[in-house]
Amino acid sequence: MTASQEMLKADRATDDKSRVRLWLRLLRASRAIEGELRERLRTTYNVTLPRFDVMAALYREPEGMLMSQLSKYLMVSNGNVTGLIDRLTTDGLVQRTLRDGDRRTSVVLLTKEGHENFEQMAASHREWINELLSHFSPDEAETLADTLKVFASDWEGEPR
Amino acid sequence: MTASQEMLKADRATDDKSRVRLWLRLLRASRAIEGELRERLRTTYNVTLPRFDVMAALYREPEGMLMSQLSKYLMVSNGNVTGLIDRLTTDGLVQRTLRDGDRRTSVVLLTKEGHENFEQMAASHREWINELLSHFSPDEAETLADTLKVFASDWEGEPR
DNA sequence: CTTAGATATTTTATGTTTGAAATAATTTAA
DNA sequence: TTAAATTATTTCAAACATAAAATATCTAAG
Repeated sequence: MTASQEMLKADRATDDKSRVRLWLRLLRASRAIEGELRERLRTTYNVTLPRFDVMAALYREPEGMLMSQLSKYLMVSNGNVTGLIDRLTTDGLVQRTLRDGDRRTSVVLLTKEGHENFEQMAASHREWINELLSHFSPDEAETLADTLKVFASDWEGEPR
Repeated sequence: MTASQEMLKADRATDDKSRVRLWLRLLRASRAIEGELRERLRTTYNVTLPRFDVMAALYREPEGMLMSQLSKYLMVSNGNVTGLIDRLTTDGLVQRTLRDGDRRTSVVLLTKEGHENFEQMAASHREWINELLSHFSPDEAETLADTLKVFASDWEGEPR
């Protein structure tokens, strides 16, 4: 075996460990935070995390979003979105409208109630995140966020 | 308002944005990776991600784990573990044993089939992670993993 | 115009997940 | 020892999630 081959093998081995470790840490961190936010949303506002996520997405888009846009943005399946929107509609927080001449699509947007409802929850949500991520200084947070940006640019669009 | 009060307010506002942004990036990154791993496990080995996670946990503990240990380690609810272990048991990949004098507990461990089965999947899994995280050099990965360590030490044990 | 293909959404079947309540077994304290 | 509290797990109902198939609509080639 040549020196460069040994080098390659050693590098690969190092990669293996450090990247796998990174992934496990990333997963643990996000599960821990997600679990805590889920719990607080439930006890404080009696809302589930997926519902909050949908409302957050719609809040950013006053014109509304297509089902397929929601699905891609939230990275969940199409059928999943249908069920979530059904339930949110039943509860009067969201509504489907037909706006284009395209009868295949339905534009989803927050109702007035949903809008007001969300603004309250969003304020708490923001505070909780600051609390839960208080280990990171603003600078650290900024740097870390930039580091994780690669995923957004890289795969975000890829179909599932 | 005093200068220091203004300062505080400005700092808080910065925190707000950077930490929330960090959380959203963290969440997107882990969802993207998780989704890709889920897909590959399904198409390649016809196994779901939660099942893989359970088997990975058990693989690390040849002596087996209690249901409650699994629940805490994987950060999922108790009832969830019961269902997963039920199905894995049906498929012959996992078995429950009664080992202590405590008849409340059941020690879960991989069967021989489950063990062999997992080793194959784990190798692919490791490769996939290296591919998906190839944007990070080993050093970057190491550093990032250390940065995210705080969560492990901080909350990991907290009850849900 | 008609139909083949593409697109958007819903439906279906199965599996995962949660939180709460129920069950069962152990431990502690009176 | 016995009752109360604690611990470990399971059961349950509802919500969430996925992938694949079905439905409905639109677009475009001929």
